[in-house]
Parts: sequence; structure tokens; C-alpha cells
Amino acid sequence: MSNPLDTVFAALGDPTRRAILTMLLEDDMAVTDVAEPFEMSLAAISKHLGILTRARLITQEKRGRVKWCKLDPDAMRTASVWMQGFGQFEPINLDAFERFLALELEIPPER
Amino acid sequence: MSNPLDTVFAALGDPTRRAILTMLLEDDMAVTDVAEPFEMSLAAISKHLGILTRARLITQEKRGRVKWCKLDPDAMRTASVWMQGFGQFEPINLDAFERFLALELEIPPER
DNA sequence: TGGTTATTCAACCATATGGTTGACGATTAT
DNA sequence: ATAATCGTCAACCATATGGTTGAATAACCA
Repeated sequence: MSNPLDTVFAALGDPTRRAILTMLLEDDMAVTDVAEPFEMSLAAISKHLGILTRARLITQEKRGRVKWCKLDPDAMRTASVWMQGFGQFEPINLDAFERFLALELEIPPER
Repeated sequence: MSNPLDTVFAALGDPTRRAILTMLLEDDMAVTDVAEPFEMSLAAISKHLGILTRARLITQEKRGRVKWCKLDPDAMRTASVWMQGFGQFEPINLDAFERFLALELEIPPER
């Protein structure tokens, strides 16, 4: 499984891991806090976090005795770009997308 | 594995299956022709096609004795939209983005 | 020092996955 | 009618995956 797409898509294929990523969207979290809402052992969550880290979907940094987990969207963007190659659906042109975002920041949507 | 995202991402996690999808981007193909470039048995390819079908990434239609495989981008779009939520950018308003694209088509950027 | 907290490691288990081969049903061609 | 082609099925195999538990390591607290 050397291809980055292999590890990224495989990592995303598990609902627990997708839930973890969603949680990390809110904020960085310690391993124990990530594990809290799940009905499975800490060791199991630790494994999931290892898989997410190897897929480079998150990064982990140990500060003191707690290891902080942080979303790293780069790998996801790579996978996303691969999917966009299937231009059957509306091409999400990245250039256009960035222009769109710039515009959104200039002109807030509530007007 | 009931969640559609489970089956879609799991299906995309295999390089053979991604290669098949890429081939189908060109044109619809019969099972035998899909299998031709791969160094594995027809039965193995048949299984991969079953997985892609269950993930609704392709559809298969039997005409005569040949079964035609056709890309079905809907499921991929669902997964793509899920991933967009993890972009480094702010939460994406897809509707707004589509309106933006429509606008861009009306008023070409080179002016 | 000793105790608690945070996290991983190692061994283990059940099931899933990706591949093989050979037989089979259905369709088409000679 | 017979043979060839298309594709799946069933049984099997090796390895991967997702989970468990208990012990181990490391850092903090009293």
C-alpha cells in the first residue's frame, strides 16, 4: 500500500475514523478526549489514530504526556483532486474555487 | 458497512479498482476487456467489479452474453462533497459555488 | 517516594479482503 | 449439434483489519 491514495481512501473507509476527523474539524484534541465518545477501548482508538497519521490525514504532536491530534487536510485534498479527475460531475476547478472563496470573504453572504 | 461512504471509500482504497474506474472514464467496457491489462484472473476482476457496483461507483448491464460496465459518478460526488468539508478553507457553500461558476461562464474571466 | 494519568505495545481473536483454481450456466458462432 | 466465449460461483488460501485485554513506558502530582 505505497500509493498515498491507497492509505487515504482506506483510512476514510472506516466510520470511526471519519467520525474522528469530523471531531478534529472543531478543534485539536488529546487521544483520551478523542476516545471518550466511542464505545471502544483507548487502544483501539490509538490504532485508528495511527492509521490516520500514516495516511497523513492528521498529525500528532506530543507535549508533555499528552499527544495532540490535529487535522491535516493536505492528503484529503490530494484525494479530492483525484476524484475531480472524474469530471463527470461539475468540475470543481480549484482556481475558480479559490476565486470564489476570495469573493465570499469580500462580500459576506448575508447581504 | 451500511453507510454509503464506507463502501465508496473502501472501494476507492484499492489501486486495481481505481485503475478500473480510470479506464471506464474513457468508455464503457465489457468485463473481459476490463480484465485484459491486469495480471490477475478474470474472477478476481469480476469481484472488483462487484465491489464497485455495490459501492454504486459503476453500473453493469448485461446485453447478450457480455456485461457492460459504465461509470456512475453519483457516489463519487457524494464522497467528494464529504471531503470538501475538510478543505483548508472555510466551510464550502456548494450552491453558492455553483452560482459562481454559472456567473463565470456568462462573463469569461479574460475581460 | 509513590500514585495517578496518558498513551502505546504485545499477544491474541474473529472476520474481512484479495487472490487462486476449477466447474458451471448462458449465449453466440461454426 | 458442437464448440467456443463471457462471466459468475464455490471452495480454498494467505494476509489484513478491527477489536480485545493486560502489561509497559513516560510524565505529572502529592
